[in-house]
Formats: sequence, structure tokens, C-alpha cells
Amino acid sequence: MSGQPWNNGPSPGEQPGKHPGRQPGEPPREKLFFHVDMDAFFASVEQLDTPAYRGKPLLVGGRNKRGVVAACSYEARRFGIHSAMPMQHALKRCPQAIVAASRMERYRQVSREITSRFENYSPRVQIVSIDEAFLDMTGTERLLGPPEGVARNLKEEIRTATGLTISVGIGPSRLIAKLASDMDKPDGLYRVFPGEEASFVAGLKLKDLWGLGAVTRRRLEQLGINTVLALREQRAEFLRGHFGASTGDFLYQLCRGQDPGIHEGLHERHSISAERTFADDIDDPVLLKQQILAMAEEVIQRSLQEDWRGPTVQVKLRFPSFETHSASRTLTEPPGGTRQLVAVAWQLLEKRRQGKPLRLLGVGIAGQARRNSWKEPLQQDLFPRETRPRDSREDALDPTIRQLRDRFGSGSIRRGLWISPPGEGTESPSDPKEPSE
DNA sequence: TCTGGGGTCCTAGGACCC
DNA sequence: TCTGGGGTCCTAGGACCC
Repeated sequence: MSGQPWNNGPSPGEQPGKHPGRQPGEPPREKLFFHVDMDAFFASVEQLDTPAYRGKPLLVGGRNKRGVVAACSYEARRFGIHSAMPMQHALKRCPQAIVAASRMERYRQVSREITSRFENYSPRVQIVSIDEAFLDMTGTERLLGPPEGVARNLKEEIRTATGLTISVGIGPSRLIAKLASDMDKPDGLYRVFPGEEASFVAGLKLKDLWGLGAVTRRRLEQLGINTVLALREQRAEFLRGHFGASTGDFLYQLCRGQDPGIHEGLHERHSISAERTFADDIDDPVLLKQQILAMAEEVIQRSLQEDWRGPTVQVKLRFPSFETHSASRTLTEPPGGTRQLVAVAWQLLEKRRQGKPLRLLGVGIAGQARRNSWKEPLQQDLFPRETRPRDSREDALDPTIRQLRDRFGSGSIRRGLWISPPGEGTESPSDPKEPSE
């Protein structure tokens, strides 16, 4: 059965049927949401920072033979290029396109600059990804005026402050606002009024609906269902029978413009990971160890930065055939640092890999704070000194590396890579070589 | 044209406990 | 000794989103 990225239960203050902030005796307020979407975000930031890129087809992403387009400018879209397209394919369509490498740190910075301004418009801002957010505008009309005017002010404020354009969708639910923000891109503004949800959605293509991906669409097509209206003709029982209760109900609501509860839950972090697709498949254990070390360090550094950690160590493998596997192990407490993460990840990897070459390797930590805390007390402090194992000098290194990088830049310090002396490439997996400093 | 990287959530089976 | 059912955790895989 397919997974469902929607509805993680009601968020606090959002009990069904209740309207937060409403005075007793006041009529229920019409819900009102903005969905804000930054236009061609990565590419727009690159064009902002590098004037020579402006007005030209620009592709952001990896240039190597296995790279894909992470984002592209509107000039590039005119050639039929879209994100997730293999870079080599995109360059065949438009050989004169400029390719820029992604700079995630910079995008995160611009994103924070933009989203921080949303708080001037709503006390309930929900950031759902680096380039989009929901603003719950319910009940703001009396204070701020008609929503369209508010949205125009918001767009103007962002443009003045950052030089970037955003598209705003306005609707009576998150689902409708989200679909509306796509209607008028770029620099768009589109409102769907209460009562118009069903007819609005009926005008869309199946592929434009949120949460209905390629797999489910193919299955619908096999059933002869190719349009939103055709989907709406199906009985709930039919959909539940073919797709299971959960997905069946989701589809039933979706095609009627009823919000099944998308992005309703709290968005707590559940994992941090890093992965890499290699330009050429790797089967050399020494090279694989170097990769694991580099990615484990990235994960631990972000874990320190974001003050989050989880007890489950995960590895992800993809073989040249594209067959993809994962393996994980839950520890009694989150790995203490890079060294421990590497040791566990290496064991998981070697068990799963069976000596075969890899196209992709990934490392991560995951898991929620545990209940039953009498057994494994939840540590409040990050890497507290007194609980650190005595022999983990390497792990004590992580916060130091972080401080040096904060102060002197990310290139200022690098852990020595794990390079085995000649003839020593095959030490036992349970005893990975110490990274040298 | 072979198919990135970083996430979320769901399902299903098995272990284990009561 | 055999058997049950519920709850929870762990693990692996997969759909989906940006």
C-alpha cells in the first residue's frame, strides 16, 4: 500500500470544530489560508547573487554524468526543462544553459530572511520546506483588510527586501491554498473562495493534485480514470477496495476539493541524513570508508547545529542496477559522535553490501525521543560532558570542529581521511580504522 | 535521458510483554 | 502445556513532496 504523507493528527489549538481565539457567542469564522511559494527558488537566488545569470537559462544542480536539475530558471523552462530532469538531458535540450552548483547554506539563509517576515502577517506561520509556507489568516480580515490586498503587501515587502518574487495562493483550506499558489506562477496571486473548491479542483489535471503521485496515477489510469471528474464519479467503496481505506478516503476527498488534512501535524524533526550518488560505482572498501566518514561528519555537524539527535543509525545503499536497500539499528542512545556513527554504519553497510559495488551510499540518524525513559533516560543536554564515554576523544572533537568552522569558515578544518597504508585495506568491519586528525 | 538529495508518513511482519 | 489477543517497538520497503 502506498504511504500517505498527509494528516498527522490535529495540531494543538486546532481541535476539530473549534475555532481558536473565538469569543463565546461569536459565529464560527470562515477558515482562511495563504500558501506562499517562492518562484524557481534556487535559480532565482543564483540570478540575484550573480547578475550575469539574469535573463538566461540557468540550471542549478550537479554537473557530473549522474546529476539532475535541482531547480531551473523560467528562461530554461521554455526549453521544456524541469527540475528532477537528468542534467545531461537538460543540456541536450539547451546546450547554452548555464549550470550552477547548489549552495544550500545560502538558500537556507535567504529562506529564513523571507519567512521571518511572514510573522508580521499571521501568528500562525507553518514553514513546510525551504521554499514554501502556510499562513493561517483565519480571523485576520477585520484587522488587516481583504486578503488579496494583504497578499499584495506581502509580495511587495518580500520583493523590496530581497529582490525575489513569491506566488501566493489564498483559500479556505491548506489544500486549496496550496493548489491555488500554482495557478498564476511566477509572481502570482490567486484566490479560491469558499464554495468554489469542487469546481476549482475539477478544472485541474490529476497530476496537479497534491499527494497523487506517479504510481497512484498510473494505477488510476489502468482503471480507466484519467481526470478529476472521472475520479469523482467513483464510489468511496470502490476506491477503498482498490487503494485501501486510507488512500481510498484520501482520493475521495481530494477530487472533491475537500482537504484531507494536509500538513496539519506538528513538524518535528525525525531524522538527519546525508547521501551521495557516485559518478562511478565504488566497490573499494577504502573509498567507501572515506565516503562514510565524510557523510557521518556532515550528519553529526548538523545534529549539533540543530540540537537534535536520534538513536537509530541508518544506512542506504543503491546498487548499479538501481535496486535500493536500507539497514538500520537502534542503539540504546544516540551515537555520541562521528566515530561511533561511522563504526555502526560501517557494520550495517558491509553486512548488506556483500562486496558488491555501490552507486549510492547514505548515512543518517533517526528516531523520536523514546518513551519508557526509566530504561533509557532522555538526555536534555547535547553531548553532556559527564556521560561521554571515556575513550571517545574523537567524539569530543565534533563540537571543536564545529566551533572552528563557525569562526573561520567551513574550509578551515578537515578531519584527516581514513587512508589505509598499503596492504591494509581489509581490516575487520567491526574495527574501523581510527580517523586521524 | 537512466533515474539527486533531504525529508515525511504509512504499512506490514516479527519480537516481546502482559 | 497450549493458546489468545492487545500493545509497542523495531526493521525494511515504498509512495510522495520539494
